[in-house]
Amino acid sequence: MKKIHRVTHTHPSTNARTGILSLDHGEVVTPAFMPVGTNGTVKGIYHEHVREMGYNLILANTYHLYLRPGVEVLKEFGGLHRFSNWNDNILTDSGGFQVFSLSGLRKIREEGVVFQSHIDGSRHMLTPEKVVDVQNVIGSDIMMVLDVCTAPEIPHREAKTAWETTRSWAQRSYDHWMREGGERNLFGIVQGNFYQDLRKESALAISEIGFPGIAIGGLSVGETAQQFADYLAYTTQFLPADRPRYVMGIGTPDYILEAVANGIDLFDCVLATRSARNGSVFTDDGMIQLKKAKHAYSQEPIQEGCTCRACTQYSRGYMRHVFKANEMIAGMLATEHNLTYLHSFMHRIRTAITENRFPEFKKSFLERYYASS
RNA sequence: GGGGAGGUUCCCGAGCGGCCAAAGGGGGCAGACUGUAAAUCUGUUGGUUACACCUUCGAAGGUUCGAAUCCUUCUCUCCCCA
Repeated sequence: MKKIHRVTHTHPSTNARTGILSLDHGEVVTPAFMPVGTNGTVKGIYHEHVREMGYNLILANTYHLYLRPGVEVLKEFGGLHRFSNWNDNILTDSGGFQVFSLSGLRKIREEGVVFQSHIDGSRHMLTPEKVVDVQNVIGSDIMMVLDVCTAPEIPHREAKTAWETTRSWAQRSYDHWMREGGERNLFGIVQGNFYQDLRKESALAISEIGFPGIAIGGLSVGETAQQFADYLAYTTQFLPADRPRYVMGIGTPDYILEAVANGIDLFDCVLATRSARNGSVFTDDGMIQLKKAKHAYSQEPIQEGCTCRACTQYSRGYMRHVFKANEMIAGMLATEHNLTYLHSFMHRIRTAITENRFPEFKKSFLERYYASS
């Protein structure tokens, strides 16, 4: 089994840890947040700015890229790195989440999932093998297996069936990946909904297959924060410590802290970029909505000390103005802010872990973060 | 001075006898967004002792069972010609 993650420090009384993830396009310090660029571009910001902030691992999406521009175009360009001129690492999600979020347009079978394209309605079949093939064409530094993500509060029977499909697909993905040469990395995904027996079984089974990294899926799909924390902690205890752990789909500071406390190394989330476009930005005092009238006369930056353009060059008042005026720059500046904020937040976390004061950092950060809400 | 158009709830603007506390925008307020069908979506926006009542459509009178809607006078705004 490939060993791609080296733990450099573990906090003595929690599971929080720092490490280095070695990938084909460079080393990634962990714990790390990954910006989401579904279509091969992080919405509202230049690749070079994402890179300048310090990010060297972003997400793209197999389902979306498969539908558009399509495998042939990607092949012609020699993969997504060259096509999009992003020369650092790329992790691609498999489309498993789209099985969940576009549930009206799909049918899951043992062999794979039949989708109806959200773009033109055309029908497509995605199988675990095909998804690996597409990701090989994309050239993903980390590929994800096709999985079945489920909503909270479904019956145990349904959750079990979904997990069993996920399990079978995971094995098929792994076998196919190896058969194709086992290039770069393929991560397995733990499912099991919100049932302990299924979560445990899933964590153990996925760990056993031999993936170079393990993801926890099926969280942050509408459950409560408590459920999230409970199931995250419960699941993680069954995962091997020597491999990178990735919690899919989280991205608020409080959720990130919870994940890090449980020894998670990677996470991604659309919230930072989507909310930014909708006018919400991260601060140490919680998220604020820039469009509100109360910011009209504020000459303060969004976040004191932040190094992004919005914070070093403009005020909250101006940011509110450009949002109200519907200027494109508004979403772009806010996107840059949120990504800058999270990058520096991750740096603060890593430092706190290294200096053995992670729990104190977490506590004091959250006190302030929740104080205003 | 002559002719014309008009004053509607925070703003713009529909309504032109009952189904109007009054369409639709904007603005305000509140909320949502977490492996992106999202630079998006939802709710709310006269007052109360609220499934009912009260006050409101420039002002005052009037017609009518009933008026933002019809009539009279007043007032203000805008446009055209002198």
